[in-house]
Amino acid sequence: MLKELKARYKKKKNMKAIVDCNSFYCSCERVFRPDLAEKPVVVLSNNDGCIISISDEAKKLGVTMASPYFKMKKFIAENGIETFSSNYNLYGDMSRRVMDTLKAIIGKENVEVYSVDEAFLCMDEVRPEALQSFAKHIKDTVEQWTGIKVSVGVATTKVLSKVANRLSKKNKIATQGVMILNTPEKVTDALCKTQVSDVWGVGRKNAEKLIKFGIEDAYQLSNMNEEWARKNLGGVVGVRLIKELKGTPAIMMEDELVNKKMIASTRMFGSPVTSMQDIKEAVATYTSRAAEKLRRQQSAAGVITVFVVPKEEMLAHEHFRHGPTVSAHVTLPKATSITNDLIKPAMQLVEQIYKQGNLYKKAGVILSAIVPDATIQGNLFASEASNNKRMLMHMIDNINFSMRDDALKFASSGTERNWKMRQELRSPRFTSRWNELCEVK
DNA sequence: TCTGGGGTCCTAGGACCC
DNA sequence: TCTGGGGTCCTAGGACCC
Repeated sequence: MLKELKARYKKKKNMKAIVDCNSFYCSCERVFRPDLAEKPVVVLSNNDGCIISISDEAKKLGVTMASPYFKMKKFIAENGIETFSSNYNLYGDMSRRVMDTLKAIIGKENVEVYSVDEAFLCMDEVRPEALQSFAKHIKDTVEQWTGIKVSVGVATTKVLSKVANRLSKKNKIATQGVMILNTPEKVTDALCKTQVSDVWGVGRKNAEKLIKFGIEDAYQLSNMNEEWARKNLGGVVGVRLIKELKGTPAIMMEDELVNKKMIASTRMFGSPVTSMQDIKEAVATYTSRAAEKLRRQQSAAGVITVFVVPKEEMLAHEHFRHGPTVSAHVTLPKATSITNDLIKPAMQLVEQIYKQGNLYKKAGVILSAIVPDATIQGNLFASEASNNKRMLMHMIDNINFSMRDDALKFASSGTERNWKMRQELRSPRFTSRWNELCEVK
């Protein structure tokens, strides 16, 4: 058994890396505010609702992830923590720079962008003895080219590379932000230092369950067999997880740019909304945004769902939960990506679910049953009008892309925007707006 | 007063068919 | 009067991720 394991590590092919940006949103803010380099920083979610990115310094002060801002406001002020509303234009742009850097280093085909601040790399071409220095090279280059600090974890499977990454982050000085698990001993050691709740793929529910079984760290979990996992850990999902922990790849590298199967646009309102008109405006705006995403991947949607969430009273001691969602959907006669053809049914759905007298705190649109857009080439048999509509859509997308802030809107989106979210502490969009460029004095 | 906004995958169970 | 068993497809909802 051990021999087998050793042999596998000796071959050392199939190594994967995860590159993960440190406190990504905070780091983005700091790139343009060097004065904040060593200072505690946090970034808030949309609507300034809760804290979603925390610098190490703020972490040390005791700020925790996902805590509601209104509860932390006083503490933040008292401790001089710098606070930003989220600025997704900036983060999206910085993300692209980081990913482009990775692609330049190791080749586009070896990069799987996993989220805005993470990418898996296929390390097959890297010689085993060079893994450490190569990983360090990646880290240093990204930092030099973009100003964003990253951590790198390398192992035979995605789950193990996440384990490595997490430990390198926790111990930045000793590891220099890089950890390679290339021997059975190193893997065992890393697993012993990882609690089950910190394993990628184990959420709150399963962590509680595992602890009841007496399984507390990742090493114990890795020793469970697959049949046990099938029964007790969510079927095939659990089986994959155990395999990965044992060092057998079960979650493969994926090709980039898989089209979305569902596209949503939803927001909390800045303050609760009662009028149907306001909800319609919001839903029309979300529909436009979702349709843009749809066209960007050259798809059309066959089903549109609209939902609203009424505001509900909650007792002070209650654990936060979302209220009951009220939704309705309709199957369109023909899949479409034309904003107008989506807004019309969306408005009817709003009328279906809206109740006079209710206070609403959130609404959203979900497009599903997504198929490739058959009319994308300009259909010879389609009416001229529908081809013209497509041209119009292209123009709107292009103008909005260059000017941003939805320079062109559909009339139904309204101009008052009583429902618009709060965003009081946003930093300038340094990299995507000419009039907000960094000023050098 | 005030708790984000996306996504994915899987399973169970109902409807339907032969 | 009797009312099986197996397959497929779809949907809602759960769990998880960042």
